Amino acid sequence: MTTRTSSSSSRGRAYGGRSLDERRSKRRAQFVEAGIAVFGRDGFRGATVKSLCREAGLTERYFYESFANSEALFAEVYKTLVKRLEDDVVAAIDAAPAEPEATARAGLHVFFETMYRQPGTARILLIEIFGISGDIDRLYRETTQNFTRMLQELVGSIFALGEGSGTDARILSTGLVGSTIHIAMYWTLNRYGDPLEVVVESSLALYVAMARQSREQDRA
Amino acid sequence: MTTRTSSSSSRGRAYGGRSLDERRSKRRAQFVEAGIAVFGRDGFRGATVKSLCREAGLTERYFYESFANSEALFAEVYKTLVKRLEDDVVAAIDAAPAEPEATARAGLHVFFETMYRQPGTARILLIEIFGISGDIDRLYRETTQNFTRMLQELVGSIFALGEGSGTDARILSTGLVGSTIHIAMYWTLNRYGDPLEVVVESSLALYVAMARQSREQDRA
DNA sequence: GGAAACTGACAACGCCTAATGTCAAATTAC
DNA sequence: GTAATTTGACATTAGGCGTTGTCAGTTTCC
Repeated sequence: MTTRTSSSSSRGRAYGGRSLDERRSKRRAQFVEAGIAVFGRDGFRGATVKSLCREAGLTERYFYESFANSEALFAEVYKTLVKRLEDDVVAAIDAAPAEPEATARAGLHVFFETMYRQPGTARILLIEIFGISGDIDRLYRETTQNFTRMLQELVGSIFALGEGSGTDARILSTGLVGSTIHIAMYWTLNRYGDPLEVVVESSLALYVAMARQSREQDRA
Repeated sequence: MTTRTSSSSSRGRAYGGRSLDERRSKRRAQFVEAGIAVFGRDGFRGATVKSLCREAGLTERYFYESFANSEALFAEVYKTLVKRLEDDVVAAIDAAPAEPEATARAGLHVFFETMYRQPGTARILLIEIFGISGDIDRLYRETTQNFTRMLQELVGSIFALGEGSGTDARILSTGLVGSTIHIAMYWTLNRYGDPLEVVVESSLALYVAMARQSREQDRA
């Protein structure tokens, strides 16, 4: 209480050539990567603080330095994976021909390819996210809403969803996103029993069908 | 080890006017109802064996008489709720006009109405089911597949899903079921912020769009 | 009426885990 | 070089939970 001076104190000095902030954020990042590995392998329930620390090569003290509990780490892991996926999808879309169907196909391709190549990511994004807590439920809801919004903007031409017969555009989009997520879940739980291309084309077909339907309704 | 005779022993005699099997299955049913209440309210993680017993008005001894652990009870609860929902949906479909769109609308209406009137059921069927264990994941997968198959049979005329451009009928159906489930999840997590009818019509629109698309493809 | 089975309340064991604390060794600043 | 900080391994505390066991009281069968 008495020995601490407010400014230029020895608090937060360098160590190992790195500043305090650098060390802290590096450890934090280590835990996030460890979380991706452990949650993806053992699930949220199967993970313990000790197992996360073992995977990260750090001790409990540093875990609690960065996270209040394992749920907080899970939220961070989830956000990280969503961000990476989003970036990849956007990159693929930008690289695709500027035509609605090709754009959607490119995005879906990257999405399903990621689920296929990184089963741990699939498990976290598609399965583990549910039933952890009300806060995590909220995180899922917000993330999905963002994703839905992003899709609406990026492939707006496909998504000219008419609000004809008592339907709601946001719910329609939610349904389309849900169909994709569910196909991915189904595919993951079935150990990727169908070829990637068939999965992509089938998922795409729903978007195309809905777009066509909307166009016709607009004309009427 | 020595006092038990194999036949006509006093094992399993009546009590309270009911046979052993009757008492057992009644207690088992009490636990299933308690599970519906507790899992629906507190989730799977929030439920303890003690809380389940308290809700059932029975003690742990009887819990373990019928179930190996709380996961086994959860599986039973899930199956029970799915069965009830299936029965209700089938009844509504049978009562609806024998026309594809009306049939689908009737089924969806009952489905969403159930999710609305029984939030606990919605939570168990849509959210809690995930990430409990590999066995439960398998149960979900099998249940969804059955439901998909049932839908294909019942509204076969809507589901004349063409296998044209590299798509797969089962994956398309999975996507449609997923869109419905996801809309329901979204609706549930958003505290039922949209009117029931709008939700039903929006969900239905995806089926109709896909059916129309398939018809056109068949013609070509 | 008495032995045997059944019931229900509760105790108790053992295990695991989260979270905090201790302490010696390593590293740095002055 | 020396005091202060940082690190990492480990101990410790405290509590919750699943599961099994105990036992007195109740009901049934003969």
